[in-house]
Amino acid sequence: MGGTEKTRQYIIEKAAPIFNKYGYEGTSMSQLTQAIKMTKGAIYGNFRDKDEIAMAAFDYNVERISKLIRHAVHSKEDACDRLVAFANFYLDAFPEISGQGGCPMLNAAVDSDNARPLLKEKVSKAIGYWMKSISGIVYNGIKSKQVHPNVKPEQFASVFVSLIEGGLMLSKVTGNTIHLSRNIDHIIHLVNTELRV
Amino acid sequence: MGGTEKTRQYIIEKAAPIFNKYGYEGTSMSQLTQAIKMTKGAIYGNFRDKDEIAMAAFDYNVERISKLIRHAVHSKEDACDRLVAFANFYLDAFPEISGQGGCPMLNAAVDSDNARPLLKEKVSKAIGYWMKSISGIVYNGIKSKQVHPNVKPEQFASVFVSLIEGGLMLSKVTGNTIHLSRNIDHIIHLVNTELRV
DNA sequence: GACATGAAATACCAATTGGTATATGTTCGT
DNA sequence: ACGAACATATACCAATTGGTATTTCATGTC
Repeated sequence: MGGTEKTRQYIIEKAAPIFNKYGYEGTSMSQLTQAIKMTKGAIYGNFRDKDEIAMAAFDYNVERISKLIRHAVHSKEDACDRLVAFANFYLDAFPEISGQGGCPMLNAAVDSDNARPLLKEKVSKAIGYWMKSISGIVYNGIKSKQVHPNVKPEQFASVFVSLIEGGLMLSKVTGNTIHLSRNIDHIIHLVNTELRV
Repeated sequence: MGGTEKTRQYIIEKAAPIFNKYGYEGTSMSQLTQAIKMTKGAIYGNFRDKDEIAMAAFDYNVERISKLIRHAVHSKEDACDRLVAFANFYLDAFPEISGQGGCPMLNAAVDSDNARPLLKEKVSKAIGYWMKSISGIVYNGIKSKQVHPNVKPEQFASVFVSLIEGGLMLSKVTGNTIHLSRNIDHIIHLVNTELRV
């Protein structure tokens, strides 16, 4: 595939925010044709079925946000600073994330459940990867004596991710950033009182 | 309405878990008729449209879980014990909640966003009520000298709710209760180290 | 026992769903 | 300049969508 790969990518870019906003069932093929400004022939020429577009859209959404996070995190050296930067990223990015329909991870997790096992598996993997990147920072922090050695990295990762996702959900549905803000304050509090040596 | 009210309630009971599992768009009227074992005439005789059933189903799901929580919480007297019982309830109830399609609050929050403003408003109110019941316990705890006076009830409520919802989501999508379990450990840790006098 | 009431069943609707078969361009290497 | 390969568009499909108009039927009342 030469020139096709470009169209395929173009279709994904246009479809991704729609799937994220309206969910799998809430997104129709004709809705996609309008956004893409191409016909169904173009879509079905590049994708087997609706599922394949939804999966590609999910990957795209996750990769997009991951790139931004990596950038924010890599600007710091110290492990604790990295975790704080990670958390603060979500506060800064909240307006954009919210405008794009919310966190793709959370959306897909809820949307895929009970009906889309393939997507669910994908979400599970993506979350596992995400949690590993958090616990990895903590592990490295312990190794380099920046984090207390008795901190449990996986435990921290669960709490960290939940506070972010929960805060995003609460702030999105109530239209008030205060919940996310409070959760990030708590994360910073945790980092400063229980992680940092 | 005499005999009708009973059918209306019956329809809601049958429809509620389906909406919770498959979401608004993922639930079709004919799917409902099969579960209810009645025809569309019966449904549309008791509800204006699909929206009205979805809203009633949401209320039913929330009320159902609220009743269980009230029971668990009221078995304790001390404010801190109540919060721990509140959190532990979700660990005990996880299999059932998971089997019913997940937490109705989280599901509806994600599902309603960007397309169902009326339901979104309902979810927002329900979450506000929930948060108030948490912060209310903390307030009472402060008043009765069971909780440190410098604890901020609303801050705690945000963290509490997020850890529960985030934990439920992570455990449901990965099929592993460890995440929820870790989060509840963290809540208990918080209660014992920062709240309890 | 005729009649009114109203809940539930039947039959139907236009519109839309995801998906496909085919036609039409367009871009290549030769 | 030709033809093959490919990308996109058109036209169409059966099935299903949410919703409605009408009919059936049980019930209680006089």
